[in-house]
Amino acid sequence: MEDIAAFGVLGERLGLTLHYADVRAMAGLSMRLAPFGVTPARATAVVYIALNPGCDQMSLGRALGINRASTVKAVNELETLGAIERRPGRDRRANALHLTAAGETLRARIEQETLEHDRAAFASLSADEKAQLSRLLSKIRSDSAAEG
Amino acid sequence: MEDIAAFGVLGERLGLTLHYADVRAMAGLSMRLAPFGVTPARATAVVYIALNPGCDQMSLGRALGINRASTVKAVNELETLGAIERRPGRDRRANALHLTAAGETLRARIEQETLEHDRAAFASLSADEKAQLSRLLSKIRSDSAAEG
DNA sequence: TATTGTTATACTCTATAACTATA
DNA sequence: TATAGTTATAGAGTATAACAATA
Repeated sequence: MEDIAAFGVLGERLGLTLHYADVRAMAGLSMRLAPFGVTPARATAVVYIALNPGCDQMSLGRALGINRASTVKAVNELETLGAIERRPGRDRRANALHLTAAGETLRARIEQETLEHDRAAFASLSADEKAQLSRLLSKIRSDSAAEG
Repeated sequence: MEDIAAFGVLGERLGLTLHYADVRAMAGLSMRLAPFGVTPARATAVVYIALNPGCDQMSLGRALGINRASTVKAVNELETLGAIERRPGRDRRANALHLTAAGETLRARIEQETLEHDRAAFASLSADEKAQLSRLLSKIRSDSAAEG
């Protein structure tokens, strides 16, 4: 990727700056997680299930911002990987998602890699700057939901 | 997408906050650009070609951070859309990319929509905060290139 | 009727590998 | 040998639509 200045007027837009920062960060995280057989999207699912054991696929999908069909695919992949399992849910329609023992190990690695990645990716920022960035990003996030 | 707090330890990571802020912003921009037949990625290509008339596909791909094959696909799509054309380049291997008249009109709309989107998406930030965010994001960007 | 999950299908964006032509 | 572009193929991630089972 060339310098953002290559995009002239667009380069002055926060949106493009935000996007390219994210693309780079995600590429770095992808590489870190690859040895464990998961992408950042799947890793996030693992963490969600770990924190919400027994959750159904609808709530996982809602958390990830994806629909039912995409959630099925994500769950299938993690099941094939041996990280999670579908157990009988609160009624006969729903599955209860749980981590397996291997999934627990995976989660620990995911959290470690994610932490290390965060440290490396944002190493150029001071603690104050990180706090500022976090605050500013959260402010955007809570708003853009209202956007049409 | 649920609150980022749903991801526990991960929710404290800047990377996830950054990513979700970007996902939301890009979704909003996608919707704005859809009526014009372009995605944010294609729109960025249009702007690059407008600023670098006669550029070849390699330099466009470098600017977008994608490889040769993906660049061919992007250029094909924009050509089919009637926004750009391939002309003979600096030697018989290279194409010179140029906007058509329709492409110029498209570019004007892209810049307008992108500007409006930026205003809407970052409306909750003051001018000072926007400047801060831009500075912080640029700081990350210039570093994460060195990341493995 | 509404909800949960599934399947089939398709679309976007990306990549790798093998190829042509030109330099 | 190296560069520019192309094509074929594949993979990740998403979506819509139609369906079954259950509530």
